[in-house]
Amino acid sequence: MIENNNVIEIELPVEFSFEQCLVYLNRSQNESLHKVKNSKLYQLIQENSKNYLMEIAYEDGKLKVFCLNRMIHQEDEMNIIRFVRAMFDLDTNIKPFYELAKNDSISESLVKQYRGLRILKIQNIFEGLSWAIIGQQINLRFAYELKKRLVEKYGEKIEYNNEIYYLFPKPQVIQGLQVSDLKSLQFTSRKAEYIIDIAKLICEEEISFENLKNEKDYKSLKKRLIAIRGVGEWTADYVILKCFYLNEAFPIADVGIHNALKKILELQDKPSISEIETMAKKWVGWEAYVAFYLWRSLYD
DNA sequence: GCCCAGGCGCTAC
DNA sequence: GTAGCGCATGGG
Repeated sequence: MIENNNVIEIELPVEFSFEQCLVYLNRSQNESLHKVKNSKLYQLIQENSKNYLMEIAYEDGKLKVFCLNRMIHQEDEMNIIRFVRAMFDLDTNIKPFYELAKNDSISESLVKQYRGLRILKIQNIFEGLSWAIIGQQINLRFAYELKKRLVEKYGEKIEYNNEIYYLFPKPQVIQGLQVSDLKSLQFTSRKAEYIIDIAKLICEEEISFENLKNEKDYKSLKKRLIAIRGVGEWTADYVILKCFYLNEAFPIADVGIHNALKKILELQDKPSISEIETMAKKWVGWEAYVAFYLWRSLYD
């Protein structure tokens, strides 16, 4: 049976490499929210309470999005297109970034190696904040393990071809948990408190993604995020980078960034914060992209 | 046992 | 505004 209306084609900008994006998306074998197989991305998304298992492939210069588990409802088609475009940050013109990189050896070499890589976005403020908090001060391997335990225990799921695909847990579910529930997954009590509290704030509409998106200014958005308990400088910048479209966000305290710079510059030790501040003067307006490309450089 | 990992909150100055 | 400290937990 041919189901033409179950395929969506998405036009791409010139500065786009699906391959580079897949390398990043496939960096952990413990990723619980998507799978990469045979150069295709598989991810469950939800629109209007309907779960769509998407297969995203690169074909003939376009992204082809197939829905595997059901027909795409007409009312959801535009939202799915929006979702995919936002996920791959397709609506950001990164030419100015590449122009700027011509005047700086660090970003120049990053752009040369990873041209077409886009910031892979998280379009869910609860997931973004939770993931950042999970990742505070622990190695990434364990962070993925913790996320997986949370997702598998509290996330919605569907089964398709003997594999299970999950959605990130909803704040409505997490807000009702006790700290001990997450401690049993080996969250620290502090992180359990932060995440449960944030779930409550979202349910009470004290935090709203739509509302935060209206903060056009990087500084005011960051200030609002830092007002949330458990969100410091690093987390605020990380979340702005991953969930919003303000490219001056730069989590300068990030250990991954430090290690990437050490590697690229062939340093004996990791660079200091003030040394990085000096480097970052060459990246004004595109710090988030430099950070993302630096993270990518750790996976060669 | 020790140091490190995609830090944060709190206090004291 | 910033320096210092406690916190928790797994990996290497």
